[in-house]
Amino acid sequence: MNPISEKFNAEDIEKKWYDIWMDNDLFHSEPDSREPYTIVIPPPNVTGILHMGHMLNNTIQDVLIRRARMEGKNACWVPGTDHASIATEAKVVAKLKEEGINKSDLTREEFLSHAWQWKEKHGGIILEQLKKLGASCDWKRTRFTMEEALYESVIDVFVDLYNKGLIYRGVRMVNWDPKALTALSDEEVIFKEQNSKLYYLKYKIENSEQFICVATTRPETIMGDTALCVNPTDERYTHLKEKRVIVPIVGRVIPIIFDEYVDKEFGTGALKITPSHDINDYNIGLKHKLDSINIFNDDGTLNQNGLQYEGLDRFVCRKIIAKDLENAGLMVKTEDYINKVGFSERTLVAIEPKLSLQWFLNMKDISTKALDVVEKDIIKFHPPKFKNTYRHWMENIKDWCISRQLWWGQRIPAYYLPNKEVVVARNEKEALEIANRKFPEENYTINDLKQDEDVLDTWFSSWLWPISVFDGIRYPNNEEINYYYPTNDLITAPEILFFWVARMIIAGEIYRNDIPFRNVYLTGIVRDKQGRKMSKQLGNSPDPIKLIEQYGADGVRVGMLMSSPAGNDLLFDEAYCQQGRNFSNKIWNALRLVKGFVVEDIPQEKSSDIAVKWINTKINQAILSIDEDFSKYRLSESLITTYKLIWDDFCSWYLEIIKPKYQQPIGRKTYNETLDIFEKIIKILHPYMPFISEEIYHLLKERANDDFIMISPRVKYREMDEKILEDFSLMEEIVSAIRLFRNEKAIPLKNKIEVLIKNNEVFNKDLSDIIIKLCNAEKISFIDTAPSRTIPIMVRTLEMYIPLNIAINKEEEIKKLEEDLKYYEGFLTTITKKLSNEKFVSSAPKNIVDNERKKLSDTNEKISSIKEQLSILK
RNA sequence: GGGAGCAUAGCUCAGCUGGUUCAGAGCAUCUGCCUUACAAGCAGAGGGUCGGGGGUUCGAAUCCCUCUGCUCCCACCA
Repeated sequence: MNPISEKFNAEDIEKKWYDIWMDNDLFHSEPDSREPYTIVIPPPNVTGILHMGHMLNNTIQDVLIRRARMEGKNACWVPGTDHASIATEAKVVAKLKEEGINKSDLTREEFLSHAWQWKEKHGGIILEQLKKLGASCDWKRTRFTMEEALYESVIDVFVDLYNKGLIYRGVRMVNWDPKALTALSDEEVIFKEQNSKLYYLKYKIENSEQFICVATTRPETIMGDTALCVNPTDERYTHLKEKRVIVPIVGRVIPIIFDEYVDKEFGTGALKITPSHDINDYNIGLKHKLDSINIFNDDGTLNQNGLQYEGLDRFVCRKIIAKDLENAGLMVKTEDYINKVGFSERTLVAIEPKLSLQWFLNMKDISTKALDVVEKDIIKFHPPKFKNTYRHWMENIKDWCISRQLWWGQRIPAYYLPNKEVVVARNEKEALEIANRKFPEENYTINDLKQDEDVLDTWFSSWLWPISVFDGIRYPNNEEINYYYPTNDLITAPEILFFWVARMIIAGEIYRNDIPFRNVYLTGIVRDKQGRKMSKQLGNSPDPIKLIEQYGADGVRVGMLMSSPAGNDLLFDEAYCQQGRNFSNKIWNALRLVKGFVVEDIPQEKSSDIAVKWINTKINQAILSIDEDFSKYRLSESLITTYKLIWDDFCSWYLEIIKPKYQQPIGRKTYNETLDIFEKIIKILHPYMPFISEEIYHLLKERANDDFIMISPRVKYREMDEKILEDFSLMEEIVSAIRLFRNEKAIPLKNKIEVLIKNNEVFNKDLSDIIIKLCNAEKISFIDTAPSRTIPIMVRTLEMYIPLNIAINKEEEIKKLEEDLKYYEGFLTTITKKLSNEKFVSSAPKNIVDNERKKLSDTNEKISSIKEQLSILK
């Protein structure tokens, strides 16, 4: 009776072991004397649900952390979530809307209480999903970027940077949604191609009867014009230096300025400048010190600067003003024109660029070292190509706009006094103290302070994550931060290299004077089979939880890893998961075979003995290759090595050799060795497939319930001496001989045949079992001289012969040999040619030439052997 | 417009500073097998002028130039 169940039930086993691991506190880490190995999770959006990108990313992190744990390091994977102000606020607003509540009807406090309720309800989902994947995060350390301690850290940092003079207020063009009456981030703006018109307007030159013609898509903004701009190299306009023009309809006189920005080819080569309503115009305005006239109200209607058009909607105004210009004879023509216009993702109205006061962080002064550590490979990028991207960005770094016109987030700790002065402090109390110190005569009270309405960009809390999860901002010298920081590996997507990775490096320099992590592993984007990015809109993303139910967590993990070399996009196909599941099944069946053996105290067969030595060497070699792969973060390749070790070497060769004949017992020594070998390979497997490996670990040797593979020491590579290698190559010879034997198509495998082996000191009767089993031979006869009328199989020292009388297809055999002969003769000419080339012999290194000479003699030998075989056959 | 990268078997990719571990792996395909762990399996096979062209070299998938096709990031289109 086989004690192992016929089917591998992934779901039950996964749940069982995850619970037991948790109950035994195996994921938890505390500082101790061991070397730490730390990963901080890229915190997913608190209201998000698991998608394929998370699956890939977290599988990789779990593999790394589990491997480190087995290496005996103090492995700590800190999980947590990000408050994601824009995304979460949008979700809360939408949910309130469903209930008939408008955000604008609520106070800030009321809204935040709704947001927190939402967070409590949906916040944990994604972390629960990670558990299903097998993620061995230290859940006791779960952090949230809006929790009190992290909130305070953010505020501390803001105050600190402000006091250092790095944070300032400045004017910036924001994406204004005239319907929602809020600013939007760039991510919330959808650019769409729009059929619009290009209007050619005539501006009269002051004190002249001449006009200059300007092309614009927005004639309604002429009320905001403060200059007309042409390219200084544009010969059509050089005579207009120092001249001024009259804005049509408005009648205001504005200067003509010259700037390289203007494209001579576009329109008429003349551009009207409206600094209040276009970012480029704004920049030109700054450069040339132009006035700025705002002509819009917040809702997109024209204000008093819109003159007679005041109160009209911007698009209504455009039509009317176009007509008026035409009537006044100031419109030369209109052309159809396709341009890109930004729309609000939420309200679908066209975005209005609007100037507003925002908070900025000066990045130039604090980023030099952050570039340096990457350039010098103190922080390594995998794959390294992202260094270029990083360098380019760092060298052109711009100040960071850190304020957002939202409520869900860390509120900017800036307080405005009645006299318009601003005070930045950690809280109202401190702000008041500062205010009264600065203006002692005023005697301000709390009520005189008006806190800034805006919150900070979500990245302004994320950039502190590797420090703040260990409370290293508030307590820079605490035991935890000193122990766990810098972390080891960061696994994230290249899209957020600048938003997040670069800024963490900068924050690390400022607040720890150290790098935040040593390696950055950049994963690819998970795409569907057609290469499209997976997205909710397309509905092309499979539900990861359903995949886990279908293929098992181990299967899905294998599926993700198999096809995701670092930095390459992964075209996701469920077939990968299926491959993973099949692999689970294969391993499970290997266990069933082994546990089904009848064990008796009989002497070990020589064939088993050599197989044990062989597989141990194979394992050792695999470890070497896997270690190498890990050092280069080539997880995918390391898994394939493991896969081949288990499926091919262990199952197809080793188990087939040691497997006793039907209903025969196995020797105790071989059995025990097999258990040890099995245990070794599942230890290698554990980081990739934690559940099945833990289950087998316990079933193999009836391990106690407090003995776990996940905290067992990893199998290490051992140097191999000559004796080991000798045994190994002997077995390798047998393997090649068997392969060659099986290649002989003429012999149907079903027919039992006799195999002849030439006796020598190595190949004796002890090894005949292997050949009998794996060649499905009837019997083996040892002979002293090579017989005629046989098909020889020669592998170095092993000479094996298949009697010709059972070779059914003689013609095919001859044909094959003749093809071989042709190939080798061709090969021979190539080598001969090469060796007779004097330049080759004189300039190529000696070992290469020697090798060619060796090839020459080997090939000659091969050819004569084939010829001999042919003559026998014929 | 600025920057980065890719092109090798039907698919996804390895192939380091040029030379037998140089044309490889996994999957897929095809051919035999229900062989007593596993048909989610076993055994075997086929398949590529390494995107096109040119150059350097005794020798190029590998280095250089060029063309073509694709991808990503940033900025922007009056």
